Amino acid sequence: MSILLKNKLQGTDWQIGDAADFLQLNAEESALIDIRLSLAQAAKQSRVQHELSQTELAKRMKSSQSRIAKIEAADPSVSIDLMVRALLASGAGRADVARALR
Amino acid sequence: MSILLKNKLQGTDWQIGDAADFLQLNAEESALIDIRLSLAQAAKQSRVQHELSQTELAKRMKSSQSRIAKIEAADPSVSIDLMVRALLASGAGRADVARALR
DNA sequence: ATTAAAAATGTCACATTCGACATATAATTC
DNA sequence: GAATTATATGTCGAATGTGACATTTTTAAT
Repeated sequence: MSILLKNKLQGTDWQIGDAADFLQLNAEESALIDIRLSLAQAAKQSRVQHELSQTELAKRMKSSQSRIAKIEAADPSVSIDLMVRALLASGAGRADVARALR
Repeated sequence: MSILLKNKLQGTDWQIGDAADFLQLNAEESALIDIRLSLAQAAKQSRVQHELSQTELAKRMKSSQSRIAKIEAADPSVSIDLMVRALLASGAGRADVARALR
C-alpha cells in the first residue's frame, strides 16, 4: 500500500514524494538530478569495490578527500564531469558509466 | 587493410591514429574525451531528429546559439553537464544519454 | 573506552565554464 | 546570385566549479 493511500486512510494531510516532487522540477530538471544521483552512487560503489579510500582516490585524480566526499553525496557544487572523472579514476570504464545511467 | 600496415608497406614514416594517440593521453583521459565526443554527437543527432535549430534549442535551455554550436563541436570550453542538458532539452531521455555512451 | 582511520561539512581564493554578443562562413530558397 | 536562414568561431565579464584547508563526525579496531 502506498504512503499516499495510507495517509488518506489515516486522514493525515501530508504525503511523501521524492526530491523532484518536492522542489517542483520539470522533467528535464529531475532527469538531470536523477543522473547526478546515479553517477554519485556509481562513483562510490566503484571506489569501494576497488578498495580505495577517498583520500587515495583523491590523490589519483589530483583532487582532495573533501571533493570526493562531495562527489559521492551528489553535492550541488560538483559537476557531472567530476563525477565521471572519479568513476574513471577508480577503475571504471566507459561502459560502466553508461551502465550507471541505465 | 589498416593505414598503419599500408604505411609500412609503402615505407612512409608516419601513421594516422586518433586524437588520444596524438596527444599521448592515458586511458582515463582518452575515455573522457571519447565520452565527450559521443555526447556531442548524440546532442546534435537528437536536436536534428527533433527538427530544432540551434537557436530554438538555445532558447529552450536559456542558452545561446553559439553555445549549442560549441556543444556539438565538443569544444573544450563546454562541460559534460551542458552536453547532457542539451540532450535532455532536445527531447532525449535518461536512457538516450546512457545509449549515447554505449 | 581510546585511539586511529575514514568520511563528512564549511569556507575561500583561484580556475573553468557560462551566456551574450559580434562577426564570419555555409547552406537554403527565391 | 541576392537574400535569408543556419551554423561556426572568437572574445569577455559574470557565474559556477575547483582543490585545499580546517574542523567535525562517523566508523573500525583494540
